[in-house]
Amino acid sequence: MARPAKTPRKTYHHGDLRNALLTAAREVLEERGPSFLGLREISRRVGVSAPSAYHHFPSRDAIALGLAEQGAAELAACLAAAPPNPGGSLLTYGEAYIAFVRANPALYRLMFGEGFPAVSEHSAAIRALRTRSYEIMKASLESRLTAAELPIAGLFLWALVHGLGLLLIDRQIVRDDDLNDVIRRVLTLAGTGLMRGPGRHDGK
Amino acid sequence: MARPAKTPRKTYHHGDLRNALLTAAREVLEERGPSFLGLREISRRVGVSAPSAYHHFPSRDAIALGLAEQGAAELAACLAAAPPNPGGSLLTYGEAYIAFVRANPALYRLMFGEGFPAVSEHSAAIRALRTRSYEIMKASLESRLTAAELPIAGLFLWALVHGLGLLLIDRQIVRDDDLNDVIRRVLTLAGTGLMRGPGRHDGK
DNA sequence: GCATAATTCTAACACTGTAAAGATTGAACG
DNA sequence: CGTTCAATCTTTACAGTGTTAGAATTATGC
Repeated sequence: MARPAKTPRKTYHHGDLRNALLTAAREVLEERGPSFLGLREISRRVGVSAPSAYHHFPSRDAIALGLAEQGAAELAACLAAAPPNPGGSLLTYGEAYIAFVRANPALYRLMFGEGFPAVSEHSAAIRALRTRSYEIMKASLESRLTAAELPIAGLFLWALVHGLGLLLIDRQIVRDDDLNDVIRRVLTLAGTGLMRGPGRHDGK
Repeated sequence: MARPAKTPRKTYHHGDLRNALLTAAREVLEERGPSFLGLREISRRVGVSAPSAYHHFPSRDAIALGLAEQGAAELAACLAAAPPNPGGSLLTYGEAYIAFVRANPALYRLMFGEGFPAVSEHSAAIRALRTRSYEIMKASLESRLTAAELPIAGLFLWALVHGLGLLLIDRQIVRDDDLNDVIRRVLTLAGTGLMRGPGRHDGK
């Protein structure tokens, strides 16, 4: 039985079907998980037949790709809006990054190609979007590192928050303490490495 | 033994269909990617009808879960077999971890639930398997950290190699340098953090 | 008002995972 | 040895998917 849309529309033409499909897709993604993100399920929510989506997206994976773009933009916006804290910018940006991952777990995994070949195929476009977060975090380190050290340090920070966020949403981190405390301590530990700079560790 | 996939088999009973399905599934996974990991494609390779798999696995996702278990065991074995290098154990284990990820990209993503609900559903079992790698890496830090610092430091290392490995197989790290050099420098940078210990006076 | 283009629809195709029930076999027991 | 039994593999079938083709409907420009 097809569950009708919330409000059956009056006009034959929907008017803004593309965005309606995207928001419905996002609802499905967060509520029921990525395996339920089907074209028929999405269009059923909008109150529209499945093939009608093909006038706005070339395939189902393209909808997922649209969601991924949306997520990448939001993540970059979250980081850009993080309160500038010159003393502990690493902690600030790291916490903001991980907060986004925890708030949008399914979307974040979608951004990195989970289950949707198109996301990793057209990666040329989406890689650039994902990189924006890296750029922002890297820029936050400019004040205390040399230009030569910056790329590796930024990559270090990105890999850390990427892995930590994914381990968190996979419930792979189980501790009695508050998880926020764990995050803060891991980021602080990383900070002690960045403070010294990425030079070789001499056997001093 | 695994009967050759292409040659039609002599006996009506296969003999070792369960393992044959697993190895065929692994081939499909690495050759064509996770989206091609279908029950019919797997059984076609083995030379068997699709429903015959249901005598050895309760569902298609169960096959994927079997692959994930296999991968987790192999990763732990890789780490356990890493050459013990007391001076730079962090670099040794980190490189071994990332080498496994790069050698089995699709399998590694499968281990962390990509596209297969069952992997994240029965996570109680698979979480323990994934944790074994963390335990091994954590143990490698015992010599230079206190017991209190160990969990956070191990988590820090795990998150770092997890994120770094995933960024690598997502081709998200593009640099002119040799990638192995990038990995080594990131891990060295992490090492300078661990040398100091998490937040307090110098360890050692 | 009318032609035309842009939407949405229904019908249908090839494919998937899975269930049910029949065919084939190896093994246990007389 | 033959018979029986349980295990295994098979065909058949069903509901569901993404997608295509073409017909129906509506909005738009003259």
